[in-house]
Amino acid sequence: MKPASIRSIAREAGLSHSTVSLVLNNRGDELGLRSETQRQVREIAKRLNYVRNPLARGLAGKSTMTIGLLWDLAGPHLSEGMARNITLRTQNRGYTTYLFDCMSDPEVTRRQLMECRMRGVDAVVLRHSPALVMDEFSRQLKEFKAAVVVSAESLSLPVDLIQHDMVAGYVQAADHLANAGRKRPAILSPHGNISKVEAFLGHCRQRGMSVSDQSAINISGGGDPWKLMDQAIAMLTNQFPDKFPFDSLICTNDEIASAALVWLRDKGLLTPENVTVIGCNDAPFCVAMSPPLASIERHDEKVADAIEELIFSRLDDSGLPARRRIVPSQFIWRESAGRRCDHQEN
Amino acid sequence: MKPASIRSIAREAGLSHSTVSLVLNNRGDELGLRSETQRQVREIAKRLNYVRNPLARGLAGKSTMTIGLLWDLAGPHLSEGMARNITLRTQNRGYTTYLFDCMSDPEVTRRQLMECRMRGVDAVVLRHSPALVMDEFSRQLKEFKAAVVVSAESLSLPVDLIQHDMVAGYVQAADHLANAGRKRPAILSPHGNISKVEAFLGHCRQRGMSVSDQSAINISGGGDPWKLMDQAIAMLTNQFPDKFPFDSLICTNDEIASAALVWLRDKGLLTPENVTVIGCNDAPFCVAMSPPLASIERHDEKVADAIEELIFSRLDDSGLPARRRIVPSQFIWRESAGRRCDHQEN
DNA sequence: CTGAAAGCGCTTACAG
DNA sequence: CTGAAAGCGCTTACAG
Repeated sequence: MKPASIRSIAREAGLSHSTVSLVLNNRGDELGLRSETQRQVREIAKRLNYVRNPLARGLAGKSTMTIGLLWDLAGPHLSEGMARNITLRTQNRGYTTYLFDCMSDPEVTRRQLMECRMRGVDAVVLRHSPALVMDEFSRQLKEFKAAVVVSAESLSLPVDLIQHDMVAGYVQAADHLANAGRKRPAILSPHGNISKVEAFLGHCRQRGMSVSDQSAINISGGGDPWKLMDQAIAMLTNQFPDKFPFDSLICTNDEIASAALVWLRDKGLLTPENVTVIGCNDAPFCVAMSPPLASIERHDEKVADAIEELIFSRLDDSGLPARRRIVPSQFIWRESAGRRCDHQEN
Repeated sequence: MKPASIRSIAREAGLSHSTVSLVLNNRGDELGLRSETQRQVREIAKRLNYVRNPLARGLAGKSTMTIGLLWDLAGPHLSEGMARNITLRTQNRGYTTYLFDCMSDPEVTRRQLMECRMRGVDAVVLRHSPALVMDEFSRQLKEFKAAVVVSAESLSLPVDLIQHDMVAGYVQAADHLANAGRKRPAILSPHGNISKVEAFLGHCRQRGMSVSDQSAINISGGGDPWKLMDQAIAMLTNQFPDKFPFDSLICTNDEIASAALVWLRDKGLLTPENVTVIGCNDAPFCVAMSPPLASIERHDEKVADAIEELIFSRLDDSGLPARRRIVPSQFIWRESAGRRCDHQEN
């Protein structure tokens, strides 16, 4: 059976379909339509289970009530929860979400933004990654009523921006290690995490620790945690066949850190006594490692909150200036990080 | 700037817009349009970066090139990877994905299916959960050109169905435990996993193990792994203040299992010597636990493959009968499960 | 071989 | 206060 249309309501009510449309868009009072007429229209609409056709509405130039989410779903930033966090928030407001895996590919991203445009999407959320030259995209983004870019770095763009500052937690971790008297830090990360690596090692150096070229241990491979763990082990084994010259190791995700924990143990090194280990993302399993794995909490829900706020405030008021929100990550101490210093709190 | 339309192409080519539409829908040859005309239309379309408006196309009754994905994104079935697995597969075929969090709520699900209908979605994928009475939905599902239901149980429905058989792995696990000489199994799970609990304990009993009412340990709480871990610990502590009367414990996810591992250790019990532990979902961190955590692999990519196959084959040929695919889970042996028996292979 | 016309369901000036 | 008309971009009989 065909869904009810504005015409079927009009027929039932003995009105023209334009009157029905006006009422259903809450413009009845503004145009001074009799309140009895309005009540009746709404009642019939409800009785007929009327839902307006978003395709037709969009074609007529009005909102399609949709949000486009462009994210590198396999990315190193554990996008997992994000799709849910955002979908839930937007669907609570009556919007529907398009999910795109932009794969950090500029060409794919461009095409998907065009797709969003053609589909009359009200707002887009775009996860930035270094591969995307944003200047080029900001023009495209401005075609939407609202657009939010989520980035790890501090970009300067004429659109609403959320800086998901992962570096913050690494700096806190470096501070902790300095306070705990560690001297020789290393960081184990997949290629392409330059900003974290530099921030961490830079801060370690600043705090008087001994940092060398060797301190940055790179592993290759994409977002697949299984592969990353294998390659982390392989890299460590290959690079440090005899002595492991560091007293602290931080890893850019918890899986890699857990693999490192095993590797160190097999090598006869104690954590945290000989080498402290810190992960990143604060996955639930951290507390169950032996020893419990210190980590860096991303605060993804805060990012989702900020996305929601930025998008819907702008859909409400298109005159707002470009805004910026910062969501810092946070070091979470656990035993694997070594002695806890008194002035630390989480 | 406005995107190119079929009219702008027609103007450029000196044709009527209907001719352009025909060519662009590859009906040129069928209608015997001059090939030179066709070539020219396509060339202009490309030059103008023409992308057809899916809203208009949908309104005119043709495919909108969209797929609706309804899933309980917080659900106990670790939906995380699924959204990506499916999005990637559909977008490779030129389709765009709507993501809905149906929250296992019948009312929400019903509304979202209606939403899909209004949006002219070509196909829907619906994750079944016990709260959804499917008979009621199968009518709604038949309104779509293609619909796939993914369920843990074996449903009988007149639509394409994927049975993601999680029980299979539990049965294999029970077999393993029997072969390893274990006598007193327990299963730790959130409420609502009755089918797994019954299948596991039933099979244990069949294999001669000693199963009592106590063997099923229930914990409350939703899909949040943090809370589940806390509650698992609380429940174990509360229920077994003195002696833990089992020699094997299987858990319905790896996080719970990792918490149990810690609880047992704190209690002075050795894994696997005193109590074997088995998780579920085969998360990457399993290999890094001490001892390495046996688990049950879900084979989510196989589910995604089956979804892709079922949907697109039906969009190609609507005459196909209702089909059924089974994707069984699989027990993955690791040390926490105790002695490995010779005839086992993974 | 090609174009004029109607229609998909909705919105919004505009005319009464 | 309310209706007839045009338009959003596309598709498809139908008439030449």
